[in-house]
Amino acid sequence: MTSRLDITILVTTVVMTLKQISTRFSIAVHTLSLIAVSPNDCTGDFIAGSVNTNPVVIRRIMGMLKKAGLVDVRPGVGGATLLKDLDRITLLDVYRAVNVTEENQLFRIHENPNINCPVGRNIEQVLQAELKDAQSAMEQRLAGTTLDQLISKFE
Amino acid sequence: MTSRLDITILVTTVVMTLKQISTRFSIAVHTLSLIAVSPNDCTGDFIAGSVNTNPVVIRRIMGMLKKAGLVDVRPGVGGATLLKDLDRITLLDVYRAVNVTEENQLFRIHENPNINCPVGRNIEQVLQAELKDAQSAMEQRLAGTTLDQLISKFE
DNA sequence: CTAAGTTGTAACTAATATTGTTATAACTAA
DNA sequence: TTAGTTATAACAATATTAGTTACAACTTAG
Repeated sequence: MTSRLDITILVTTVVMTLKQISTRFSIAVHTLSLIAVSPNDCTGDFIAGSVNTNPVVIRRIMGMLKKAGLVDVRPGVGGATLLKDLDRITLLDVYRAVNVTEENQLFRIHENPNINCPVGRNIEQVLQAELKDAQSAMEQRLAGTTLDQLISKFE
Repeated sequence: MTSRLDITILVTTVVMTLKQISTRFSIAVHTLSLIAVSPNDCTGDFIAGSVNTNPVVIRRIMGMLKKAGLVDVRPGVGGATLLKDLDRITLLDVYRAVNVTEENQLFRIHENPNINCPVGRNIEQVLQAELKDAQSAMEQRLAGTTLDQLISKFE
């Protein structure tokens, strides 16, 4: 006669990470702060050395800041200058400069719900309004801080 | 004698799209609303039909809502029930249930800046505080709406 | 007890975003 | 003319999302 007991214990840990807002934003803030603090010789290489990344990453972000009218970058000679006063540049300005999204929508809503269902028929419009407000609350907080204020907190 | 004129016009359009917050969130809101409105026969297939997606997508999200203590899902028999009253479930509860991130940080900040630079030395701490506030403003807005309020806006 | 329907979940794919990298053309001033 | 720089294309590695198929485990009706 044989007797047998099998016990299997399986522990599975699933780590999911939400895609967060790109470091482009924080790098852009870093870059603008550096241009403000060290107006001379702010080349892509110099900034990359402070941010600790590749110069091309900086130049890509500089291109966005340039397109947003925040900086002037001089090809050839190098270096960048701010086109607006520090107390006229808010974190929201920078956020918008580097987060090029269609419609600037932070939240996505699933598409084509079933309109034969009372929930499917209404969810998009009702939820859209709520999420717009939530995004707006975040952005208004960003708009409340200027680079001037930010830099004044450096030690 | 040859005369030659070359004109090249190159127009490049670069469309960048920021990764937005996953549709998991809106699908989860949809799902919970549906369970509230149609408490009977709310199986994964039924919900998927209303959301217009694959049932596995729904079951994955249901698993997260279950883990967050918002719903009870019965294996085998099927169907889900809400574990909290509609006026006690906020959009923030749902958001947190499906956006499993380390530290729940919406914003990322670039790592290892150069500490020999006054900007690199300070940027992380100073910016972190600002972004935390901005994220908090968004979340508090989400916390201000319950599923009860949301559903009452359906026509 | 069996059959039908369901949940739970693994595994895979396609599409897309991010970040870093190399390479090269074009530009500017000494 | 030369050295240093910006602008940008191209590519790789990595990661997330959303959809899909497949299958084991579960529950209840009959």
